[in-house]
Amino acid sequence: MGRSPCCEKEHTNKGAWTKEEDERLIAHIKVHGEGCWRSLPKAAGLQRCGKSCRLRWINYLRPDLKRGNFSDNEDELIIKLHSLLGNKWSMIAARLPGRTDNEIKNYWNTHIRRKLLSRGIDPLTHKPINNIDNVSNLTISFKNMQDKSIQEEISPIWNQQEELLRRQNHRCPDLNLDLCISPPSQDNKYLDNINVGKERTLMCFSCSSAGLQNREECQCYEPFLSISNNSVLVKYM
DNA sequence: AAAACGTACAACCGCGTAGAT
DNA sequence: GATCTACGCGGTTGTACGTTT
Repeated sequence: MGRSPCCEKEHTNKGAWTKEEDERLIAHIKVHGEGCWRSLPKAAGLQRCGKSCRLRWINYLRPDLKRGNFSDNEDELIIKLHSLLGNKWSMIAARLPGRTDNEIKNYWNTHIRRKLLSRGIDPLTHKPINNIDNVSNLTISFKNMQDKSIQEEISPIWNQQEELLRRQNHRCPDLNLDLCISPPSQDNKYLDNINVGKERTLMCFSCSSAGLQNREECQCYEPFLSISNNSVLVKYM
């Protein structure tokens, strides 16, 4: 049995919203609040799909939207968050007050992608285009951790790795998940410190999920994850 | 002036998922 | 556990507007 349509398409308007439709939607949400998008159009006297109402409100009509050009700080923050989260636009938007996922997605595709390309950086991998074979690193330090929201992103990955390690009869350390992100480290001493004695595993996200036990089995180009006592090192191979 | 082309962004579509039944 | 429903997300499309030829 197929999925039923979210609305009666033959009775709904499509395309650009009129001023009157905007006003009706705003007035209805002011009185009744957000939510129950399916029943909202009828209640508000709109011939629109509930999804369309939701999108219009979230992306355009919400009073807390910032609008206007992105600042340089916002640009850099988006780039950093994208390097960490990928195309998780809603997660990125959650860290930019007044900006929507749709707005950031559009801005990425029209501005930032080109900006990175002009810097010689691959917008997908965040690696130098002419240096694709080099290993680059992103170190996620467990020290001086502050950003709880980043912690929420990292902890599932961490938990996944921990579960795998448990299955491999590794001892589970006491986790301090008060995470923060540090810039890519070029400090060889630091890397040596991980590589000598403290490094516990090295595998890519996808292949470790699939149950592969060592990186030699991994033929893909996913980032590798290395867990030490006080940090996680992500290596882009 | 106007046609062709490029850009920006609002809006749509389909899918995944969580919660309800 | 199976099915249904609504919501939210990310990819894609449509189109208005600006620029170039």
